Amino acid sequence: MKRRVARLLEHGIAPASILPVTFTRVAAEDLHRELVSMDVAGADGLTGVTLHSLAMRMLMRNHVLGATGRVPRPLNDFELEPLICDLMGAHGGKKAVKKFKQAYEAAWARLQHEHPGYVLDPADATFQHDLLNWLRFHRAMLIGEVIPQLYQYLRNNPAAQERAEFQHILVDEYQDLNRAEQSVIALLSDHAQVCIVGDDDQSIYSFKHAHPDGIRQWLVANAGADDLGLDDCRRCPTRVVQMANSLIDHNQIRPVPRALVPLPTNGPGDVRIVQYPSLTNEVNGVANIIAGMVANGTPPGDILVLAQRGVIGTPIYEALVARQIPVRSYYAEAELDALEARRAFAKLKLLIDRDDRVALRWLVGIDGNNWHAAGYRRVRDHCEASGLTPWQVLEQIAAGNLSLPHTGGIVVAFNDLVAELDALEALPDLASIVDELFPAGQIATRDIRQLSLDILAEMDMEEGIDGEDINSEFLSRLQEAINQPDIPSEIQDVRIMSLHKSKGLSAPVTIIAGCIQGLLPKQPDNTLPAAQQALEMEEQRRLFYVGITRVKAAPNAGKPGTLILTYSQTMPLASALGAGIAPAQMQYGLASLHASQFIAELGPAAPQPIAG
DNA sequence: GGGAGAGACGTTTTT
DNA sequence: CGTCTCTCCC
Repeated sequence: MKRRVARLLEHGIAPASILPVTFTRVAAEDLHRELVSMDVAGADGLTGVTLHSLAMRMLMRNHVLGATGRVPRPLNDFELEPLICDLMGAHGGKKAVKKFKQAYEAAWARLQHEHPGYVLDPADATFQHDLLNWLRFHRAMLIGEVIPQLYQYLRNNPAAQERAEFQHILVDEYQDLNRAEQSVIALLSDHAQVCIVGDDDQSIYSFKHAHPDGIRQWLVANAGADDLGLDDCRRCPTRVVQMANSLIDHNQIRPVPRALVPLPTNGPGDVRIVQYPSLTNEVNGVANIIAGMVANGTPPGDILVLAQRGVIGTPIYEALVARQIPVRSYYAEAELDALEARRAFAKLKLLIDRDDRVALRWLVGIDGNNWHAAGYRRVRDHCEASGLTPWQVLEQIAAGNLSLPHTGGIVVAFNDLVAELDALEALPDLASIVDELFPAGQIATRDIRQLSLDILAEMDMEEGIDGEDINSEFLSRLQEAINQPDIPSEIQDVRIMSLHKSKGLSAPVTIIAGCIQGLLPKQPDNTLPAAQQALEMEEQRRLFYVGITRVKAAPNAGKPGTLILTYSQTMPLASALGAGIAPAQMQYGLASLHASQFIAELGPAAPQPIAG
């Protein structure tokens, strides 16, 4: 992709008419950095984007806003709670609402509406009606709606300028896109030449409704396209390539069975498989291995630790911190885990935009059981009848000019909120607001404070951001940093993350911890039909395949490429149950564990496991 | 309507 | 283990 973009730029194609789409922001930044480093004229004007950020940008345009009638204000995960409570009364409880919502997003991701004979179940239809009313009233959008909204806009407006904006579109990781995403690409490419890159054997996003068949269908729909196979594995040591080939060969349902071709000059690499008596031993063993490597001169940034659950990754992180090895953990959007962080973040949103109805809904509900759903229902009904905003209605109740039953708790919260917002408004600048909302030394807001300070510093360096824009620019950058955390590929720290997050990265030393049956592969969902379970198992195998092929051999630089797979015989039963790990046996608070079946499937090229 | 307490149930991965 | 649901009671 990088070379193709470089060639287009050299031929004088305008950077703005080239769209390189990548799956994650990491990959987008990687591409951008590499193009700049290649010193191609025009590379500066080129922005690699994720499909998601492109969609947000297009939906924000005035003429698009008018056409869709929807506000692209995505809901954070934590902001879904009051939505769920507001809908649970009419739709059979929280679990039912979550299921309905999941089905709604899945239908859009798969574009089920376009399938001939598709009929919407009446219960789903009423739910969708109520959901959309909630979202319209609160001027917001589900994250899962962002791409479908753009899809609808593009499909219904064949003359839209957006459909002819690009001359060249390049898409990475095509197998990880769902139908809606693939269709958006197709609609954007009316006047463009398209190049897609993907690998069936790395499709690991079925829970996001990825549509890997799209690659083969694309070749049929675009007859005459060049189809180039890339079978040489330039990254991995030869022994790892043999193991990966043996592993993936166990997948029966492969449309195009194919083997990676090892590059002999990469050398065999260094592969170890280690079993420990307990999770504690495994954690310490991994930490000691890393400490030994760092002491012998391996840069910490060369080491990548993959673990599919926080209960395994986090203790390794802490063990490394204790050994004073620079390390970063990339589990979930941790900045907003703590209630105090959510509260402060919601206040910031409301401070910057008093019309942010979602933030207001959240803040007035937070103290109540079920988010004061009953009282809020009355506030909203009154808004809809009178045409007033929620803020105005709450002001009237607070002033005693209006009385609605069951709104006592809401009004108490509203009065507190008004006082706090007034106090924040009186502060001289953003830096003091950040200081007040995320105070120094408060554990719950430590991460979001750091993120905010970094963004403030970054904005100070730039010119041309002034006046009223500062606040909203700050908020949108903070929001983006929380939603899509940076995972830089060049870094000074040991990186610890899930296997999904490791996609697109590579490292001279890769360690996969917790290779146990019941976690990797996870326990199949036995309520599903057998065929479905088989598909799940194959995806788990692809996940492990992605993991082991992160190892990078650079024998000339003294880095042979090291892969270490570890697992343990036992772990505390509570940790296992809490993390959804199905133990082989359980007794006296201890879960007995077995080695992942994938270890044996690595075949004869894999070394014998050793005891650690 | 909403609080307290008992029992059932699901647990992850990402934009 | 934490969250959700159900029941009982005010």
